[in-house]
Amino acid sequence: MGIETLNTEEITIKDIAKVCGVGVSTVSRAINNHPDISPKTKQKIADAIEEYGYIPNNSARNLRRIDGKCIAVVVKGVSNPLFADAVQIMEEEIKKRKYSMVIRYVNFDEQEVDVAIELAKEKKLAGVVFLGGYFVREKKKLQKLRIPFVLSTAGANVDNISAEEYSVFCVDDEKEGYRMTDYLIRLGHKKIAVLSGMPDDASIGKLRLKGYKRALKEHGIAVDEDLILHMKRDIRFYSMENGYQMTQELLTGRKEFTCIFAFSDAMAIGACRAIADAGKKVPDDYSVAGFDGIEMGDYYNPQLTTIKQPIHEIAMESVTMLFEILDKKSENVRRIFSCELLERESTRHRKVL
Amino acid sequence: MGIETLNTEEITIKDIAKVCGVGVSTVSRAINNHPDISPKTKQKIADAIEEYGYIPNNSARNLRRIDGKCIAVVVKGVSNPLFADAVQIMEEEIKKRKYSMVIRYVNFDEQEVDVAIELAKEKKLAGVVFLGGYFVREKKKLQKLRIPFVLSTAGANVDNISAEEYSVFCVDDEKEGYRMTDYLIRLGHKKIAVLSGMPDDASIGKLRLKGYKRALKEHGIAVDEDLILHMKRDIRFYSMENGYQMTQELLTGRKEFTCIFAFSDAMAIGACRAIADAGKKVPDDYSVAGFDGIEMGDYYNPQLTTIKQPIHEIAMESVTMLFEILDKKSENVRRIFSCELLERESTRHRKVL
DNA sequence: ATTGTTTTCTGAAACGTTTCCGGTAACGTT
DNA sequence: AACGTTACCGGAAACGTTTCAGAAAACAAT
Repeated sequence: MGIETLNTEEITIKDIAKVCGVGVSTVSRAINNHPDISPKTKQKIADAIEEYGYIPNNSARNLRRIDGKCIAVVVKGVSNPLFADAVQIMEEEIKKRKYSMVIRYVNFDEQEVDVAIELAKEKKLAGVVFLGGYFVREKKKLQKLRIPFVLSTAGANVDNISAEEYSVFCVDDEKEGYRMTDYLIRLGHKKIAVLSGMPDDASIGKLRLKGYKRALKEHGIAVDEDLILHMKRDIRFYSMENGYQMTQELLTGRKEFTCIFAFSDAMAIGACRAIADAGKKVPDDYSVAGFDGIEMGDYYNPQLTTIKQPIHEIAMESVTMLFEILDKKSENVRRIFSCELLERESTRHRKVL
Repeated sequence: MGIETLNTEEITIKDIAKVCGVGVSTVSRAINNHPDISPKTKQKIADAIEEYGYIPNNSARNLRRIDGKCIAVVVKGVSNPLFADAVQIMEEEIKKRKYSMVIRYVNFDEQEVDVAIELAKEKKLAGVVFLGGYFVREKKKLQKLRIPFVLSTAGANVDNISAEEYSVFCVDDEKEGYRMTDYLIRLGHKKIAVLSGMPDDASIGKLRLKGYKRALKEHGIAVDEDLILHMKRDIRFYSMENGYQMTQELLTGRKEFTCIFAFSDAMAIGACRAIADAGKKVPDDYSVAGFDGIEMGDYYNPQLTTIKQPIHEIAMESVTMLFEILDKKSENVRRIFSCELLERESTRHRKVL
């Protein structure tokens, strides 16, 4: 059915134009929902596109377009299950708006902003979502990134990320760190070890730690720096493996502790494994608490006590807001999401001696 | 240092050419390691590129290039931890060869081949890796995909994927299904429930099931179809949730069983959770075995007995071979990788009544 | 009929590369 | 000195699309 005289290898916008008896620019306008077009021709073009299975070449589009319809998601930390969820949601939202998404994972020692700048050069991006990055002393670089961006699950109260300068979507890490520590103390724990971030962590890890210390202080418990472990640089950060190693150190050390507060669920799981390998039990011998609220926490044995971040909402809001900024419908905003403390099996009242 | 008279917004190949006093095509040749160029000018150009931080625009390259230096990875099944590992390795290998990678996840009800074809239209791909797909009755479509491709972790013995027609990298699912079942039987289990694939599964699930049945038969155990569960369509397949649901059905049903063989580690973990929620214990009350050998299996409580797929090698080989095919250095090959049965805590000898 | 206004469309110029084809320079050989 | 060969290089044409400036058509108002 229809005109079958097209035997070209790949069918282009020109073919569609020819078939419809219109100019190439008309087809373009039809595709991109530009105003200056009659419903009739628009329909005709739509039909032809359907019939011939035409798909616009993305490279050509992005090359010419004034605003590349592509947004980049730069994720700090590969294979973080929390982010995996977020990325998925973002992808859906981005696709829904007919944008394409490019994702890049960066290690702890890479500068996410640099990565974004490079990406912008080679791709022509409309905007960037930074997921889980650290943005201390990055102001200048962020300015070099001329396109709109949002900071998602970035530390909320870090010195340099202030006020309405940027769009930030995250939880109050200090408060949540406090909340969990307070909970653990109320369970009777006094010697609470912490599996925290990088030694020179300047973002979420630092904030959660601040909350931890505040809680101890408020309860009149001295902070013991020996109980604050920092993760190893050479291992994937916030990973099970990292948690495992730190916990092993803890267990073989001479410092007493009854409880571990890990700054990610993955590390908490690593901790549980290390404890089990040492012939001990969670929560009988040690209580273990995590942070994030990943799906695995539900399934793990014991079920993980944790701070559940509303990652779905954070992801959703982040891209929604990015698009509003792109549409000039909105200014920068900062939204702090509150978390939920899930009391589950991995923590319990401290055993009385 | 250097000529600082370039105040253009974005610096292009023309700028580099101008700065170096050479033609644009010379710069292009220098970048792409084409032969006709003297070491001296090549160096000069390299220096200029370095100095000005020039990054070629990818859209323009892909538009013009005869062979798009991009390979697509089409993954059947989102958020499968096994594939996450594989994807990461592939990305490294692809980047190492100066190619870019585009990844697309497809659901069970989407045709991965169609997705690849569409992708090829909009991107100009050099090749495709299909990860974990099903390729029954897809011969014709695969031919429409004019570019080279490899099938990674696709069912090895499926009827239609025969001989040297395609490049296939996978494990022998029938054999491994047999191996695990045989092991479980030797532990004394006779009533082994199976958490298998989709009802109309035509690939790995079907093959593993075949191995399962063969093992039973060889041991003189009758196959009980009621113990063969198929996963739900409306839930992410091979997921913890799916395993959980199936196990719940099993537990609330009236069929007796002493052991569960799940066709993925994730489903096995779901099974463990369901058993725990029912107040039972693994492996005391039920043995549970998985398939895949994901990292989580090491950390889970109990540690999962499973069939460990050499996913790193599979991923590595898959892209290595794809590149060899691209370079015309190699014909299609089929490599079957053998797995390792990890005997761990989630299985044990059947309790005597 | 003329003019103005709005709607719809078109041709051509970009976008930044790669690739083709041919040209010049350098060198060796007679 | 003339020629052939090789090694480098440059100009310009693509690639397939969007965008821009303005043309044509359609309609309305005088």
